[in-house]
Amino acid sequence: MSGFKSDFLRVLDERGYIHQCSDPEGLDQMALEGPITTYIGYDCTGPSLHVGHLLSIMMLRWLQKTGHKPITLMGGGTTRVGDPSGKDETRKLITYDQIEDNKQSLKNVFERFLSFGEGATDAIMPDNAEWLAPLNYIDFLRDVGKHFSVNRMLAFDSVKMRLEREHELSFLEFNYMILQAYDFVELNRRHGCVLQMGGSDQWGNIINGIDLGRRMGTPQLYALTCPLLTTSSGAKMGKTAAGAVWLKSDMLSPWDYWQFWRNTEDGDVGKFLKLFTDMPLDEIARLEALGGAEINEAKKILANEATTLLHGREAAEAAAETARRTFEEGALAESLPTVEIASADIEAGLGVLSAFVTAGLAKTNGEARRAIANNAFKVNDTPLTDPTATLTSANVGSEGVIKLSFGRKKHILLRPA
RNA sequence: GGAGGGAUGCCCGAGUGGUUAAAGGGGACGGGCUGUAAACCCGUUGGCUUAGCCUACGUUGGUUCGAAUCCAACUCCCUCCA
Repeated sequence: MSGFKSDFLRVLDERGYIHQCSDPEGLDQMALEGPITTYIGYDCTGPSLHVGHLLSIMMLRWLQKTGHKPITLMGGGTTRVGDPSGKDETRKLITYDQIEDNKQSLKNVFERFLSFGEGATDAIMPDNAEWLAPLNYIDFLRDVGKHFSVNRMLAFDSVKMRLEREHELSFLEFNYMILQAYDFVELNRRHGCVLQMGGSDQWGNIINGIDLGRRMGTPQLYALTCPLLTTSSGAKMGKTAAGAVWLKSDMLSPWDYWQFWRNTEDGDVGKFLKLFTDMPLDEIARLEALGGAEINEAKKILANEATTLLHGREAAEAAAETARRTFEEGALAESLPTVEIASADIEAGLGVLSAFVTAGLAKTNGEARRAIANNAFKVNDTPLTDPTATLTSANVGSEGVIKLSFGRKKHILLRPA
């Protein structure tokens, strides 16, 4: 599927964002003729987006860069129902207050990647609660519900999976796809939106929207999905030691975010550079061709570029410098994550077990003991073998900190204060 | 409404009275090898004041010297019949 004439689809295609498209030629033609308005919906189920969402945000970024208008739709309404796609079990209902908090918390991430405003190609961020919340049940059933065939809904993957596995699917969740379909129609009426993008798991939901649009008299609508990302070794993308790779700096520091990209598998470097940075393709091709240990240079560039997009150039450079000193020189970098402890504790002698627990490198004393047995802890780069040892002011180095390490990659500085 | 099957640690899944904090696998984490990679090999994977103690096999009671294992009631899930 190549030979696109519009900048938008050509870029998306070249960089590997396209998984499925409902009508590539038609959409290409439309993008060629003028700005198209496109939306992606985001759940408000959590307080932060994670790297899994990043792919779709990057699609909107390229959309805007190639002269079109992005809509980031906040699912303030649909989150009240819950999307059953790809889930075995009903998710716990979350309260309206939580949804509102989450929504507020998500907003600033989009502003890092897109330019919002009133202009023709400026991004906007509506909330589907605006039109879903005031709906009248009977009217909605008559206007929208009549267009849906239950027979057909039962055939959709999200529903079929639950039925086949004999897992519960509540009527509430069963309605999700109807609401999402209606969103598309409503966004077309309000903003002239003609394209919905999303992850490949959203294909069915998006197609439903297109069908509903046809029945309710919108112009032709389009669907475009990106692949679900896995690493070359097949693992789901976006997990680190600490859990999900969050896009909010108070949930995952720029340093950890940089490290996440730095630790990319060799086979993924080129793919990730294309998907998660703005770098020109010829430059990426050059980096991708690096062999052996040289590919580490490409990983650093990936980490720098990706971190710059989210947290800014300064944070990215700081992380790169910290990494250089820590891993390449084996020196103590003062910019490593730091945990403050009371000076009095150090003067009294702090047990190493609780020191590592305080630093967050172990969850419990037992876990700390096991780590010591596994040879995984270091104090000031010296392996720790005695679980009964204590840290005293003698361990505080000239920089005024004690360096605790778990494995080779996780380091925390303890600073008495 | 009737008959039967099931609920085990992060997940899957063995275990049907005692050496069971619970086989095996997956995942995760650590060590080795390396390039802060992959693959591979090894180890760890309930808590604590760790040669000991405490809590745990859907919930609550009971039998027993002793229960994940037996009994009763309850909750939830599934299958067949109505």
